[in-house]
Amino acid sequence: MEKDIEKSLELIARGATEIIDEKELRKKLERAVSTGQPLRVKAGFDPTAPDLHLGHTVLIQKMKHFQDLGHQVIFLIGDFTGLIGDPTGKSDTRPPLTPEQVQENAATYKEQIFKILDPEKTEVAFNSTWMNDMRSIEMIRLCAKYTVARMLEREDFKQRFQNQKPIAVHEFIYPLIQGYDSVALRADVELGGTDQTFNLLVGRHIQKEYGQEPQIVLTMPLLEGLDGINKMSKSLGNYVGITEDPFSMFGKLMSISDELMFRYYNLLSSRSLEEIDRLKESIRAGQVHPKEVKAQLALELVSRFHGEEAANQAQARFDAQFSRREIPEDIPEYVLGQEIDRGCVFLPRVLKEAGLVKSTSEARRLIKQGAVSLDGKKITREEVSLDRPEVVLKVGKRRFLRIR
RNA sequence: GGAGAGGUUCCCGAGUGGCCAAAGGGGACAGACUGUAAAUCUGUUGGCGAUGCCUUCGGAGGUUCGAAUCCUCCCCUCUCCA
Repeated sequence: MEKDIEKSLELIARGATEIIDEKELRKKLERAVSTGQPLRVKAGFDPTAPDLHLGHTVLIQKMKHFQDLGHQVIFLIGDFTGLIGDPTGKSDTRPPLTPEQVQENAATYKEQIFKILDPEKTEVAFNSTWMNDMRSIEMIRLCAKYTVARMLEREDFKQRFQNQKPIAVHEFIYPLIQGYDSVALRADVELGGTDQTFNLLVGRHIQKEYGQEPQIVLTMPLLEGLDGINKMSKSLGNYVGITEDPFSMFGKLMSISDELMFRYYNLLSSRSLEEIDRLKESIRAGQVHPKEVKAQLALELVSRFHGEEAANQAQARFDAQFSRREIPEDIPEYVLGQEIDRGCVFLPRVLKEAGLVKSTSEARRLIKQGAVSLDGKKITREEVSLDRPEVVLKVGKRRFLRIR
């Protein structure tokens, strides 16, 4: 376990939005060092969305920090609470998952998080383990430990109440169970996104009610998506999935703005803060091109999920395709039909048939815009001669086709 | 159960008889530029072998020479009242 408390605190605080309460955290850390008993660090995940993207890894990365410091991290899958549906934001009632689905999702989760966390040092828990056995009387006792007024402090509830929108009674139970999970797991620290602050604080209260020392609440910011404006989310399409292939992962990371890149550095990179500052400084001084720094970030993250070799390959291909405008090797092939007169081919049709464009109209527009080239030569007419055994078509920078 | 508002192209949103394949914005795509799938600027954004034709404004009918726009019925969403 890391003995240097200051060092621990610094790493823990990195990127965090809020730590409640820092003094208590220090005390807990000191005790952990003196007793040799690691802190129990909990983070809960919804069992319905096992498809993780970089946004989720901000939290997992923070778990990793604790793990690196020698503490015990607990990956909690909220399979019981998943049946309720956290009212935060979304109002959709979630369809109940079958135990098989939960198991399946859990397996997917593990596969993904263990690219970051050490499986040997990670405890995976399901809250159905204790919640399924809870009796009604215990449930009611749990409910008795919090008041309606305090529940209504939560922004989401407050607004709905003020706007006279419905709040179902069971929605109050969600934070209580989440809090009880901390009791069941004897959590010292609970991690969550900033949108989880209320629920995490309820955990502190509930723990006290059950005679436990309250957990430290640590919230992490929600990561901006590739657009740099909205939160990273699958539905907005501005995300990088952690199971994506190395090349597209690399490319997507290269497409973030130079400004956003340091946000990503701060929240996702394993580099030290000093190192990141140095990078910033050398860009400002004009010693390094921003592209280079961005490529290093992309390399680091792609390596994390796919290994170094794959990352290097992705970069090589990226440079070839976009910097040097070369034609990649593994491009789709399309075989022309026998009946087609290769001396005079109507190109828009070929592009459509081959799936490179959605319609011949789109193809014609692209040709007009000068986006289509044949063996490196820009095409200006719709009729074209393909009189060679093999030609390569390029549409824009990213679409290629080998025609035989 | 009663009263009202609304459903337009990928999304938001304008359009209340012909000038409407439908403003504007967002997104996406493309071009220029670039050691970036950065930034910026410009253009494109229903389909069709195409100066025209076909299909689209919640659905089905109708009025009209002509309908996103008017009428009838239906479906869906939201708000207020009970």
